[in-house]
Amino acid sequence: MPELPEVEINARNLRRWLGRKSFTGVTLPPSRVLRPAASAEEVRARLEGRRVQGVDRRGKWIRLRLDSGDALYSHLGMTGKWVERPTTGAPLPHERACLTVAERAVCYTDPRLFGRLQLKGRGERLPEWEALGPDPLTDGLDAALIKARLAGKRRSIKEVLLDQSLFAGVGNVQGTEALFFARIDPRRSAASLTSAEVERLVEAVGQTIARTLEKESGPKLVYVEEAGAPNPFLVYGREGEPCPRCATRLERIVQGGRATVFCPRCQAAHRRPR
DNA sequence: AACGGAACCTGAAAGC
DNA sequence: TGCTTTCAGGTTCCGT
Repeated sequence: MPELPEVEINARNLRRWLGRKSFTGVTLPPSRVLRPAASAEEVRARLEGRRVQGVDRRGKWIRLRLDSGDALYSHLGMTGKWVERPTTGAPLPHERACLTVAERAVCYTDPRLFGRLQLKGRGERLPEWEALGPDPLTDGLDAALIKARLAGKRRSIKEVLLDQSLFAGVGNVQGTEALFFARIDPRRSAASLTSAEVERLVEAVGQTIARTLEKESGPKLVYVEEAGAPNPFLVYGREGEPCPRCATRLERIVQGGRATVFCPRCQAAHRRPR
């Protein structure tokens, strides 16, 4: 599902498809994706004829800056995706928005409707965007700063990794993989990590994101976790399989309602808190 | 304030 | 085979 790497691929595609072109048509079928829902006709009117000046990404959010000064924010939720198709073609399943440029339609599809589209005017802010912490890919993570912000957090490091105000763009998959790379027990309290461990974790977050992005990069957007595709991850979704490092059987636990897979040996908490 | 859990959704996969 | 149940995660909301 869309975490930082997938959102980044979506943003790159949007840049490629929409850059310097004007919207000749805008379709916004009613759905809860558009917020607020009642604004559909106004949003359509404000988008029509506009040109995209830039596509930004922070964490799991995408922002299309328009020549009018407006900005269209897009969050992909669990199943959102921007795709391109000919304007003459049939609508794709679960199409929630379509931006037409020349002979192509750039459409947002989202079966489960967890995603979101929101238009903001010049000078208006989206609180969720403002609340995002540093983005591991574009800003990089400062280990000392992270260490300070983990102090006093009693929740597990796995749960805290999903906090977008601390690690913008990290989701369940990247968080799970990063902890494996860093050899940290996901059950450890966030505050208990040593400076060396936070440094390893910061490094690992960068590594797993870069690694996933590499697999997805190419002419086509490939969601690496798509159904039917082979699992590209080292531990995520591999409970019961041997650890790729030490062959110990990988375990699955639930933290904050989310599954975590880890190696009970490589990620053992033998290095006690301090 | 911080935490846990439910809710929001649908499709794929697993279970029976 | 085909029906039923479970699971999947990002975010928000609500109760403790």
